[in-house]
Amino acid sequence: MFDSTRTLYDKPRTVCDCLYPGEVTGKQFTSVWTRDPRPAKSPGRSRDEIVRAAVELLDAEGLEGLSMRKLGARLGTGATSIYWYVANKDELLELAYDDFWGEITLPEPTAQTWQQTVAAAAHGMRRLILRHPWSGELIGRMPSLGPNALAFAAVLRRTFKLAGFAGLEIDYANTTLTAYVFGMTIPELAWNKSKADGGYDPDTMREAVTKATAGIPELTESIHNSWDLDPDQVREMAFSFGLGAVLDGLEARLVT
Amino acid sequence: MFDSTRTLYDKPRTVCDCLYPGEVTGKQFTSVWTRDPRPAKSPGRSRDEIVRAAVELLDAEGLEGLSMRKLGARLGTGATSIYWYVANKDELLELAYDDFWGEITLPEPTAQTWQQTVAAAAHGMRRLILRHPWSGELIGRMPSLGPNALAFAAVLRRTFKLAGFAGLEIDYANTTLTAYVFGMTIPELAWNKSKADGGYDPDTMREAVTKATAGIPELTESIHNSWDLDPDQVREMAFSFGLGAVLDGLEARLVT
DNA sequence: GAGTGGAATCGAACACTGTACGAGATCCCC
DNA sequence: GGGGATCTCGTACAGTGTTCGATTCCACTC
Repeated sequence: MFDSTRTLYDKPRTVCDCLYPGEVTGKQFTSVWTRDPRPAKSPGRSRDEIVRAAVELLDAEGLEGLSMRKLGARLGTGATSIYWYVANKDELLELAYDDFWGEITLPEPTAQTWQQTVAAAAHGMRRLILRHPWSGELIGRMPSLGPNALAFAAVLRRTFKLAGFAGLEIDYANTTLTAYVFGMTIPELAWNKSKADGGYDPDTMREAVTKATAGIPELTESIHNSWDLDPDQVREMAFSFGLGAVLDGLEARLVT
Repeated sequence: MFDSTRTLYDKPRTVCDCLYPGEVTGKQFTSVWTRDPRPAKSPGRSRDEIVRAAVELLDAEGLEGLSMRKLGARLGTGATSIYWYVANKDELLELAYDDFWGEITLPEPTAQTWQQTVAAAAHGMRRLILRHPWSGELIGRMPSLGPNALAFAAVLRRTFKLAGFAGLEIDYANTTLTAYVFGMTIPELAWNKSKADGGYDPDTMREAVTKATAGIPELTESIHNSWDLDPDQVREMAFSFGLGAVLDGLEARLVT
């Protein structure tokens, strides 16, 4: 089943590739999830351990702070040893990304309205993303086909189905909700990143924004409105406001 | 006003920095938009020209395909010449990102319901992002403080204000809409990227997804539902569905 | 215990990245 | 023509992901 003489780099081939070996240069869709993993025999170093260390490094230093050499150092091994367990950095990121999804608490659709269940899931997603900011940069880069991401998607889908959606609209509703959460949270990350990179100084930051929006009355008014409020609190309120709107809109589509 | 003996790398300093020059090592919030640009005297090479070339390169080869050396080659100059006009690559990306925003057609809030105006803007945003997929990877990385992005935000805000929203809710509504569009579109980019990187083969892709979702009945059902439909069309329909839901939800918040 | 073969590690090397630096070129104005 | 500002760019440095081949390690059989 598992041919150990092949390295991880031998991508699986289509029938076509086998018929015309060497001639066909086209690559094809490839993901960690479409390939059998290395068997983790040894008790010591394993794929899981590597992924865990990668996530730690990502949390600590962000996406651009993760390098194979640093990761190797953290694991106490050479950088290139990692390539025995993982085909390349992108696939390591796929694994880390799914590990991220594994951290979410699956909503329990019992003894609650579907709105409550979905709202809880939404807040959970937001908190999770904010806790692992690097995830936001991966969302637009790789489809999430890992088991943890899929498990979460399945639970959420079931919730919408139980709510009464049918056919394609189950998935439409599901996608709508996650889209809202992603779209609301990802730009937050950009701000947090700017704060972190620049060594947060509220005054200079405020000054920068004021300068940028000067001359646009619509926006100076906007800034004035929330001038004395805690930014984090405003974001929380905005999130809840939009979430309520999305849920109401979905419900309206349910009744008809 | 513009001191030419300073290079672009001398970040603007706070009063504090000036009092204790050299001792203060802390950075601070910095963006292209908070600093005076190089005056574009020369008729030939200019900042705009560089940004335009960068966007072309980004469109052609994606975010990871843009390197200063390649950009220099495209401009017919040395790579490091670019640094005369731009402090570093991140700021070049900020400029490219705002150039991206400049491409959007500002909605005209006349002779239409606010829903129609907003829907038009949403579809415009989605098309724009899909046309420049690299934008999706920047959204979570840098706040958009450029004039074009702000102009668009201002117009959209005015639309919500005219619709009847008041106070902070103007911005909440505005954020909710853009969040939905971003969140719906960004994961699309991930799929398109996988398709492009892998040399699109619908069968292997389908096989991969089938394999990944096997064992999760919720998701196999989901896939089965849209099995024979054109993925692009499904995404369009999903986008319109969710957009309608968001608009309805916002309207509900307006009446009360 | 010796031998063997696969599992796993890793050092060296390659091509590439962003960018700091400083020497040179080019231009315009007096 | 002199001089100062503007602009170009070759070189270099530290860092990146990844390949390759040699080396070590370990469990197993004879």
